[in-house]
Amino acid sequence: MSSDLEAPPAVTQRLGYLLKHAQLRLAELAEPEYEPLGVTGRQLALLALFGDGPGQSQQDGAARLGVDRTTMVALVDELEAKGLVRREVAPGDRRKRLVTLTAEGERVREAGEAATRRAEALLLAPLSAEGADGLRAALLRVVRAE
Amino acid sequence: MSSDLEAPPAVTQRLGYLLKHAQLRLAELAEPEYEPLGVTGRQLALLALFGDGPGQSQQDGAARLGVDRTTMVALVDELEAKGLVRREVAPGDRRKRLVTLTAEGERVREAGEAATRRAEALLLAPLSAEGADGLRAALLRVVRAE
DNA sequence: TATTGTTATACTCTATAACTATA
DNA sequence: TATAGTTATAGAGTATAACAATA
Repeated sequence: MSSDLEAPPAVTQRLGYLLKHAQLRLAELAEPEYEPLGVTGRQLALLALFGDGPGQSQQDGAARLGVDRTTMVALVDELEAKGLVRREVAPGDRRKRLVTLTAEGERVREAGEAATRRAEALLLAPLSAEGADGLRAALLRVVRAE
Repeated sequence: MSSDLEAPPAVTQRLGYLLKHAQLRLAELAEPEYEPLGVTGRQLALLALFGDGPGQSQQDGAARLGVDRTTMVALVDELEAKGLVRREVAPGDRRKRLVTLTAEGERVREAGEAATRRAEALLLAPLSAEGADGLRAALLRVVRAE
């Protein structure tokens, strides 16, 4: 802890370890929730992203997700192959491809958000409601500081 | 947040996203701290692990770190090549290799722990001392629930 | 010239399967 | 038979470089 400098933090108290394993556990809890939808967590995150605002380009999405634009191509390919999104040439700039959800994509996005909430609730189960809110708020502040 | 079910959480409020990006940011902050030591964060975590208790086997380490035993072979190879650890046949069981730190490994481990503390402090800078302690405690509980 | 999307390629990380030696 | 370590190999996931179309 921040006030615990004399006791060398064991490996399991390192933030890097804790963040990694919290993520692994969340993925473990979420997988069975996502499986019936036929999509991965990563794909659902993409649906949430492109379903969020109107017509975002692949590059917009890549920037917001923190991945390379070449990675985004493959990710959108997957969703398009499943019929969950469409690529449309941007009216104002013909280089850009706006990614929009199909009706099916919208349906999966909604089901996926419910599944995500269930998985997160399972992860946060050991915490009080205040503890859970505090965790999310703290992570948000730490990440926003970028 | 747990009491905020009506507002669909944006992508950036998903725990998966927050955990991933907190990790990315920590790695970014830690890299310049680790670089002068000539080791990666992963390697320092290993030094912390094997420097923690007396004579742990590779398999022990793999289990505690949550990686496969084949992965551990490569990780220990790296540290051994740098002269930071030694493999020793376990007295009681000649199949096992106990991993122990060399004097140099111990030196790097100590410097690494200081570097880790500095990087973590940078990551947690946007939080109050209580907020920082709360974050670590919450992650610990969530991970321990496994 | 710069930017968006794309492809080909390579690199990192990790696990699975099969082997050796020990138990 | 089972376990610890090892090796070879393959699979994700991701990035870099080069190219086409468009700005």
